[in-house]
Amino acid sequence: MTAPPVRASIDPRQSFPELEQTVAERWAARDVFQRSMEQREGAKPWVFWEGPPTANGRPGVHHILGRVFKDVFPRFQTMRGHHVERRGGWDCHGLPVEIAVEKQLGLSSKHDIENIVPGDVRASIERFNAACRESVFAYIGDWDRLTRRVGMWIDLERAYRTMDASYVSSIWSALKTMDEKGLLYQGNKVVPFCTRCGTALSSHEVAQGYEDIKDTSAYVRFPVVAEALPLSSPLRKGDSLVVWTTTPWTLWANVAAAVGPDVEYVRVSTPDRDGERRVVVAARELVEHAFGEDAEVLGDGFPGSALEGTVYEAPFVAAGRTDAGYGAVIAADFVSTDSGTGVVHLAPAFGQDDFVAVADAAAKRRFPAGTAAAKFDARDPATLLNPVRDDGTYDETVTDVAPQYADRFVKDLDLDLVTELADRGLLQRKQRYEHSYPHCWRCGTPLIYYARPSWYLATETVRDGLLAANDTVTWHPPHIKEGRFGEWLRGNVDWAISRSRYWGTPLPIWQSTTVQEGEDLPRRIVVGSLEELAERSGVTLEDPHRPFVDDVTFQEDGLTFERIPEVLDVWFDSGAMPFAQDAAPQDPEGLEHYEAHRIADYVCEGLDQTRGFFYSLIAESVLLRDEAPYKNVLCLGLILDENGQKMSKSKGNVVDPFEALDRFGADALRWYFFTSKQPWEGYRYSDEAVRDGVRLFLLPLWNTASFYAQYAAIAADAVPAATPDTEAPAGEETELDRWIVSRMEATTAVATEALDAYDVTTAGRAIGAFVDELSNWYVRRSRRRFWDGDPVALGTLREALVRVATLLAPLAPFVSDELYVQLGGTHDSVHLADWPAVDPARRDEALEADMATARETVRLGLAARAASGLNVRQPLRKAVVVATGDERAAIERLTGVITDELNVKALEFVAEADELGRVALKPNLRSLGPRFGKAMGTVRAAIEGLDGTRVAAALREGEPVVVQIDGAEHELTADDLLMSLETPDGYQLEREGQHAVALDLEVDDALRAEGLARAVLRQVQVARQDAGFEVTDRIELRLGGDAGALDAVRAHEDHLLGEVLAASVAYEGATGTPVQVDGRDVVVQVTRV
RNA sequence: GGGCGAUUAGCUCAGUCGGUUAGAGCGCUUCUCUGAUAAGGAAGAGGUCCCUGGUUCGAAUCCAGGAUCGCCCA
Repeated sequence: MTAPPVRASIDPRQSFPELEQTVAERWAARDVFQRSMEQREGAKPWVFWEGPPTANGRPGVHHILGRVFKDVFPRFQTMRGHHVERRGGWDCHGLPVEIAVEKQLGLSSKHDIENIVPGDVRASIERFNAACRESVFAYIGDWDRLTRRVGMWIDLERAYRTMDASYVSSIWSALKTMDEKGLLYQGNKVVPFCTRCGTALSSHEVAQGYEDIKDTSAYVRFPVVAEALPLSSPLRKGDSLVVWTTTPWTLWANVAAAVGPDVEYVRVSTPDRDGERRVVVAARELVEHAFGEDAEVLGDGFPGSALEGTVYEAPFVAAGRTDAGYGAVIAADFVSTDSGTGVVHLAPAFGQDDFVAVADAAAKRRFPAGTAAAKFDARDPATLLNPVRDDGTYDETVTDVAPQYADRFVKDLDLDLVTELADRGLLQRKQRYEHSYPHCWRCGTPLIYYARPSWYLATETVRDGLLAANDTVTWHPPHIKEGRFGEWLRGNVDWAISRSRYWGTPLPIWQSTTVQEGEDLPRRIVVGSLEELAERSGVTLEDPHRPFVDDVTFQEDGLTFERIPEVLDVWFDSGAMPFAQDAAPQDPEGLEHYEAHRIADYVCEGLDQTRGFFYSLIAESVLLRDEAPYKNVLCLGLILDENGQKMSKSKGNVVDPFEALDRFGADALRWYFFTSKQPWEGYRYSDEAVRDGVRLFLLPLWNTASFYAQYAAIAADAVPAATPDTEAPAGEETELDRWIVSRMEATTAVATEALDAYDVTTAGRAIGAFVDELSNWYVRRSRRRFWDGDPVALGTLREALVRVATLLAPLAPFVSDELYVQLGGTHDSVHLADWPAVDPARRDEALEADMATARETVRLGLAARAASGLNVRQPLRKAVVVATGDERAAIERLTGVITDELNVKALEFVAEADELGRVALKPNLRSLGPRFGKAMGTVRAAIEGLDGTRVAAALREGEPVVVQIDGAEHELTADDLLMSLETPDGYQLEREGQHAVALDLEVDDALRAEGLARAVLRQVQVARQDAGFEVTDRIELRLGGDAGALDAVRAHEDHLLGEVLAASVAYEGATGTPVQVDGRDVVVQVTRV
């Protein structure tokens, strides 16, 4: 038998934040992170990708969540034997950075930015981007500190940066490949646009600028062109369509009207503003809403589809419009009958729905020839009717015919336009309309939706590929796959990748300045790398950003090529990280590495990244190579404060992550995030919840180890020898030893399976439950063996603690490592150890079940104790246990555990419950339900009418039990019945279901004396502790006071002396303050010898 | 307006295949044990399982509709 190797004491009052500091220093000194990867060199890679955070803002508690979930599985998989590279990364570009710099420099528009150096756009952009470059890493110090402090192991020195030239070059290569596949094109996109700032706004910016305003809305008549009506048309000469619009200024761009194909329409005779009756067309269910009760429906209704192809006269016709102002009707599913007239005015330049509907109808050739809409091509900006300049005023195509509208913001012209419509007899009604409308969050100007030329990736054409790729991905939680993400992919539209901004990856598209003869459009060249650009132009760029890249031009085929001004959507940057972090394909070594690691086993980000990182990864992967980029994706939810409020500076409820870390330690926060709930559900963060984790898990674990170290050190005067982590202690094992070992193996199995399935919550909870069993049952019930230095108990406890440390290593890397090292683990760090294999031979599920029964028996016994008023210190002669079959066997097997815990001399069994009370019968619905179905009610009554005690006896004798149900006889087995005890009169017992425990409450003189002696013993122990003695100190004892108490002690003197490590006891001469022992005064005096 | 998710004790959360008296931890009250623990044990109080309808012998669980909250999108 080898003694456990620990001599050092484990400080029971450990500060975890301080401990973590020590552990971190040890990791650095022993180079543990590097070695943990190096020792797996050549093993199967397990690929993790860091979705790059932006370091231009201060990290918050929610970033701890991300950091630790990105850390736990790589640590686990490393222990499992995989080679897990972990490379950090930083997102450098994009609007968040630009906005921070705008604030810092006091700028509020693109105009401002381009005039930092007045009149010199190029120099201004240079200054602006230089400021962005500096701002990108404003908080990188905090980020690095946070990352290390929470124990996230990731290579920050080699972190990729999306603004590096090599990264940009990789992106260029990807775009070139996509262009070669015909997936890159220029088109239009309707965006929320601020005409004052001259910029499009992101949805996030739009969301913060909604205000309630009152607009003038108008019901406008579109007279149909009678000559063009098909014979089958339900319409007549003189009829008009009526549309309702809240933006009359967009009528100048009207090219079509939409109706619902399945909506019922009617012709209506109704007076207009001037009282003249007009025949108009509207959806039947909106007639009263739109025209009031005077409206008279003419004839039968007809479906919207019957109106398709109807040609009408648009109300305003801009100069140069080749169609003479004819619009046409299409059917579209988005037309609703919630408001308006059921006929919707379409201006593709000013509405995304309009744009898509018209583009779609045009592509399907559903517009009559000669209408403007018929020529519309989403990919050709020249075919779009847009008479508004980007400063928000009408251009000359309007002002040539209507000079009164010049130089005014179009949105301010609504009233003038409505007046003109009225003058021309086209206004059916007007109406003030109050609604929520977006404004620029910077300057307050109402936004307009506005078509802008934009570059696209044709992701819609690879939609099937995206869905097929998604099909191979395992999502956590699973509903994301078909739900949020699947829906997003199914509704996928082409990815608009260009931004008219400054600080971003420049789009590598060079266009010819002139159009070659015989061609419609300028030529374009997509440049695939910085090297290629150097070859074409002779210019080698050190910094690929604007404005330097804008300077580069080159000549080819007699044409001059200049770069387009736009930069790339930052999300493309992040989606390019699988290859761009390796500088692939241009760097041969990087390319090789990328090829071997091109599919991630695991990525983990916030739930909001379904439209961000998760999407950009899969889109680029499918566009480039038609495969899924990742196998497992874990989504994280939001962190709210303890009241469920979003954390925000204005509310003052933001939790400082460093403060929380300093107070509780990283492992405490990690434990909270891992075990309190599934991470995608979101958290209500509270200090209290984190503190509970420390109090109920970390401290009990730590103190169990401390307890072990204390007694192991005492026992180590025997033979210290290193025990391998996995070697079971030899010698006489008790049932408790075998039980805790079995539980240990079971816990290992659960943790392994859960972590393999990316479920750290289940793993953590299982480990937590095991520590509770270890501390509150195994140790509690084995204390005497530890006091005695039992090597088997010590060895078993050590093995269990080492196992806990190992299982806990990925979750709580600091505490687990400190425990492991203190317990004398065989490696320099638990993080260099292998994940433990489950040993099925050491599982004993029957024993686990038996122990559960025994604990239940104890629970009932203790309840009986409490009810009886006799405290546990008073020994009792016996406990009478009611149990049968397996339960009885279990209790007999573990009698010692139960008698010790209940402090009774013996357990006695009554053979059957009916000897202690009457048996009540209930039907077992689970077995009878399927058998009797609807007759269950009768069956229940029949069973409850039986004499339970006799039935129990009959079943015991193997006799059949028969019930009469509707005249038929049915035989019941023991499984069909649930038997429980009813408390008999004059008996005190605790029962639950089929168990019961009764205590023999008779206390004779001997038992009373023993109880008294124990009470004195307890006071001696208190005196020892008060005197500050070590648990190994020997003492001399003097007792005085109550004679009865002293007599009781004399009767149990040997026992007492052994328990309190007293060499001798004297019953006189004791000095000191008397203490109360069961109502008697006793004087206790202890002296160290 | 659309999609997705959530709703169980004062709080944080479990709840398996539809099954019997819906559980745990924290907190609270009372009692208790203690050679490790900030711990442990016992009892008590605390529930419209969001609501309504349906399916079923039986619904926290399945279905439909609705409410509230959150996220994403429009």
